[in-house]
Amino acid sequence: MPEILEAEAARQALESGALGRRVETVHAPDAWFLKRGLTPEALTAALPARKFTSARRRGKLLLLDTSGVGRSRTPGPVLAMHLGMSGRVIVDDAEAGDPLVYASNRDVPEWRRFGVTFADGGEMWLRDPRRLGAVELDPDEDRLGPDAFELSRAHLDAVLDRSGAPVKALLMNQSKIAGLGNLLVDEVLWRASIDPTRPARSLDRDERKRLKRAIADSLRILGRRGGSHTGDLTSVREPDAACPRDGAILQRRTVGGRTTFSCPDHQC
DNA sequence: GATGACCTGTGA
DNA sequence: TCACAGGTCATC
Repeated sequence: MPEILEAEAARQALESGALGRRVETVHAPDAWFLKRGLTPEALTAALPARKFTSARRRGKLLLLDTSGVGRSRTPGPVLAMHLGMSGRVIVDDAEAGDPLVYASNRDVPEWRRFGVTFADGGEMWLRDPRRLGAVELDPDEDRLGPDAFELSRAHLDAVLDRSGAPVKALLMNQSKIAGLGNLLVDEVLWRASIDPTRPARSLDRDERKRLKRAIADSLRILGRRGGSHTGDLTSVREPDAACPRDGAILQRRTVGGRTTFSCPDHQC
């Protein structure tokens, strides 16, 4: 997916488009898409007559709080949506965020894996060609670490100290820090001049400072530009591409199980 | 902590 | 036809 920046764009679309509208009908044609025991029947019992009251996000997980039914003050369940590798949120036929670079942007009806119709006639859908996204109710939000936008220096230090994994694998581990994916981590490490294979706990004070800075900078700058694929590095990632900083031919490896681009000259 | 599986579309 | 894809999970 959709990493944290695309999830945030989707959250904003939900916030401006889906709140305060009464759910009338649930569409869950793909039971495989529902996770942790959730069924279409349970969704149909849970959502109609409720309104979405807030659109939150933790890492890449989208969270919609729901109202009580009628005058009831007791809130309903939390609806969680994950975009997987190719998911997009659609509210009233408007698509959230930038087109996905590696995923199809066509709108094939069968790709609409989950949705609701509102009482006012509008709709909200999750479209996902590859079916790696997910819908669940009342997720355990604490299975995720702190959101990358809220990352503190102390937390970063703590997770680095506890791991001997390649720093790239650690940064992509959602239970440690939530939201960074393959592209963002490549961009972050490139900006911080750190080799992706470096054992996490081997980073010294200065490197940790650069890493923290690079995470904040990457989120801010790529967020403004329009997504994970708009980075200085991530916009050139292809075989034989040159480092945008010093011109060296980029190295292409598998680190943490994912294709990884880095500069052999300035990342060490 | 590393590996492979999951599912399906796209482009070479 | 094949390799590859920005994620996550179970398994060794």
